[in-house]
Amino acid sequence: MPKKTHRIARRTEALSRERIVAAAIDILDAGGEGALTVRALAGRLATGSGAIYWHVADKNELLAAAADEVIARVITAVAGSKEPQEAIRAIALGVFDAIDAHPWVGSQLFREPWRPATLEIIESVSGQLHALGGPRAAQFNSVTALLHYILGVAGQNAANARLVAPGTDRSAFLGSVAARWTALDPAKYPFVRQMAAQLRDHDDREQFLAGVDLILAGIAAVR
Amino acid sequence: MPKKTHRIARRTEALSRERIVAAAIDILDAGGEGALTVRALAGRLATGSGAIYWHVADKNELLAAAADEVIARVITAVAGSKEPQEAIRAIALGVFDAIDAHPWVGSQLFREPWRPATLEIIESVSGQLHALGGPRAAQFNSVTALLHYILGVAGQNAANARLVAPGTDRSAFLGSVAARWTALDPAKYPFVRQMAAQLRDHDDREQFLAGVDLILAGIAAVR
DNA sequence: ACCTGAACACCGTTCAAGT
DNA sequence: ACCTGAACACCGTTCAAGT
Repeated sequence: MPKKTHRIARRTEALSRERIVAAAIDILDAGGEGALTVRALAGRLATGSGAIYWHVADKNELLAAAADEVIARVITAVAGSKEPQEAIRAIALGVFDAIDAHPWVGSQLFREPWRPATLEIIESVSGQLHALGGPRAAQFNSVTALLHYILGVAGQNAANARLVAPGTDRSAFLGSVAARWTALDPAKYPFVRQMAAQLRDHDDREQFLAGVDLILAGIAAVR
Repeated sequence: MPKKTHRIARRTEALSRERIVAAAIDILDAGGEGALTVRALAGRLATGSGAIYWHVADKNELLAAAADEVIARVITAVAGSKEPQEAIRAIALGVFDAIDAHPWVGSQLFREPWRPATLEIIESVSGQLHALGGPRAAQFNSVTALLHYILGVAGQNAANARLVAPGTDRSAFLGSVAARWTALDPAKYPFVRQMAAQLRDHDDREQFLAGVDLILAGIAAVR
């Protein structure tokens, strides 16, 4: 039986960084950040916990690599030749949708600004802003403003996803937050109370794009 | 000795939610999020770990209460009668500075959008936007855009604070990130590379305000 | 070179028992 | 009513031992 080891290697494929990251993404998507434990990962890969550490430095690096992977897919997907403003909207929306689908990416984006995930976003946005023209200092301001806005929405979405019970739908969640807002002391929170209805009825994607457009309008105004 | 229990009660003051939250803020400020463990907190308060849970539901609630406290102080501090635009800048800068001083607040702000911390910010900003006038739908867009931008910067600052070794200063950190950016592949990241110098030399507060102004310009433009 | 899995040093939280 | 602290059920990470 000279092919025996060969067969075994085929059945339980050799561990690799790629397989580990892919399994991590699956676990994160299925159960959120809390579900990704080294033991769960090792179990799904049918190996020992220690084996993970041969391919990956620690859990932090694993989380970062998983987020990099998801964002890289987005950026390549939206790459295309459009008008700068439209391209920026597409990039922003791509990131938004990716975080909507994988909320754990939202919390990851904040760590280590030199990671590919953030870098890809900065690079593609600033490429478009460059095409738009204007002085270099203004461009730096514009990229960081857009990036921070996107990150802010990303983080908020990730946090919301952590809060809503897996079964409940988005509008039920918004409805309950709106109800809380309505129940606030009118003397202390008059404006928040007034906004409750809009909170309840708004569409997240539209709202996100409205913010992008607001910033783009600002960029156009100061240019 | 009828006053004995009295004396003891005076020396080791009775536990209370306020004392616990105050001690938590101290620990968080001194050692960051990682330093706040229930055991550390109990130790500092000279009590058992279980005692904490008599006054506070769990660690999450404790973190949230600590953040609420810090933000509430900011909002009351910047309250004053100024021009709306200037007031918004003051509120934003107040939040920015608070998170600069207490980075752990940055990560907390994302959780639970009905918590006082976020509510205070929304209320005060939207009060000023109301004074600025314009249609109600546009005002909702404006508040959320500003809030998400502020949250984005907050989260990024908190993440950076977690990364820099407690001793290193800000400019050394920026220098090292800028060096990484410069070392990137020019074919893959031409624009990021170009921005490295600006990243190195920028001032965080100015940069933050430039973003606020960009959004305010956008708000003025679409009104 | 790569993998195993027990062991280590932690966590947050609970709860019988005390005062 | 409030506090104690041991105990429980977890973590991430390490490392001697195997192949």
